Amino acid sequence: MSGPAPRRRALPMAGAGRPERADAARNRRALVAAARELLAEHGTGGLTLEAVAARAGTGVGTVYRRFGNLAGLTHAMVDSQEYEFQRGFLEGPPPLGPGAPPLDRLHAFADAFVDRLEDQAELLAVAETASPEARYRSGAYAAHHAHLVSLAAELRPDADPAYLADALLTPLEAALYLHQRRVRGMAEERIRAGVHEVVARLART
Amino acid sequence: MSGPAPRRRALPMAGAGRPERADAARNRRALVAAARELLAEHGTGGLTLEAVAARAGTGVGTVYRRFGNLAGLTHAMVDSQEYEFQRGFLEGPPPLGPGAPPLDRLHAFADAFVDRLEDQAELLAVAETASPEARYRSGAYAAHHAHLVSLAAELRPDADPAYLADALLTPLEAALYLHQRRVRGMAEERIRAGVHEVVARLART
DNA sequence: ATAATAAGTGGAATTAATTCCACTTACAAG
DNA sequence: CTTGTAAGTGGAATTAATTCCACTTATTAT
Repeated sequence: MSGPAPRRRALPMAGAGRPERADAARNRRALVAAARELLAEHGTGGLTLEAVAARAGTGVGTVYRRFGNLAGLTHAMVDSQEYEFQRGFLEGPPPLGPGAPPLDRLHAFADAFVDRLEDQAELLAVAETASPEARYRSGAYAAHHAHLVSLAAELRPDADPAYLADALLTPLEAALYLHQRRVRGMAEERIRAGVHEVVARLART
Repeated sequence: MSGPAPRRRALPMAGAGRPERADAARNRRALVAAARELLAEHGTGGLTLEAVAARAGTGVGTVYRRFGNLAGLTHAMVDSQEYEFQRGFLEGPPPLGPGAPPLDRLHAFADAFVDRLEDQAELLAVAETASPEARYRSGAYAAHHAHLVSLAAELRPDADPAYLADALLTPLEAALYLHQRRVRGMAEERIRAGVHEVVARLART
């Protein structure tokens, strides 16, 4: 039900199965590049799989073999940022990375997340809503959730860390961010303040 | 960009424009009934607009004139429950309706919401993810948000009530509920407890 | 080198959403 | 009643996602 080939997925499962064939890797890069160009030129509306395939000089079948579906392609498009983000909280410098007190790490996580939203909310929204379960089944969500579970367990061992992690992640949905920015007209800093407030209250010991 | 005809929308804007023509109203009912049957018989996968139209004995064009798109149809399918829910918090008996202290009303709202999710998460998930903005642009979300803004403003006049209302609503997403129930295997009562915990912490004075 | 084979490929076929529009009908005014 | 007309209708046409499969190719072992 997901991408069938072994790719350089974000951190979680790094060097799994045997490497991709050289032509396949080339096509993967060409497809992601084509998708980025189309997005830049025509917005999310211009991002059709046929157009992506045509621009990359492959058939649509190749898009599906590489990415499984539109959700897979959009995830690949945000993958390098996602990779950096995950490195940041898994092994980067504090306060985002290990070493700082858990509450500081939580706030740093929220800040970094809002930065990303401000930068790529549009694309993230496409990735998260490509199918009803796209967001929650993604490797990215799993990684963020696992990270927050571990911080939550340190801060509030009494509470339900799995639920708490979902509750912290959920207001960071890209579609909501877009709605707050564009429809409600909320400024980035107002949303950021709200996120910190939620973090502070949910994490308070 | 939304349904073009004047229907008995949930509470917000009750008896707007001139009434629907009799044949149109008949088709609306037939279509919603057909959609409910198809959902019951074949699950969300069997819910195609062509099948709905065929079962109701109309053309697909009629589905579009009546509901605008799949999101509109699914919203209509949950509309009677939504109507009751809105009556409940707008004018029903306390603690859900007016009369009880705001914090009690908030908890009652959360409880009623979880009841609904347990009952119709599948259909609500289809409605909420029919398009990337489906959830936040829906009249239902607007009504829930407005209600929570007013409670939040009473409880925490210092805070940002609009943000707070989003933060309270967001963990009640149907797709998340389904994920927690089915993938994480969380029991209904565990989720309910988590929701109350979030409400308590975000609303605490 | 060569052959065996697992991996990869392109594009036609299928399925569904959504748009369009020429035709029909309900219904209110005269 | 008749009639004007705004509203409604059905289905063909368009557009896109997704599946399928006969064919090609990179890689590995000999």
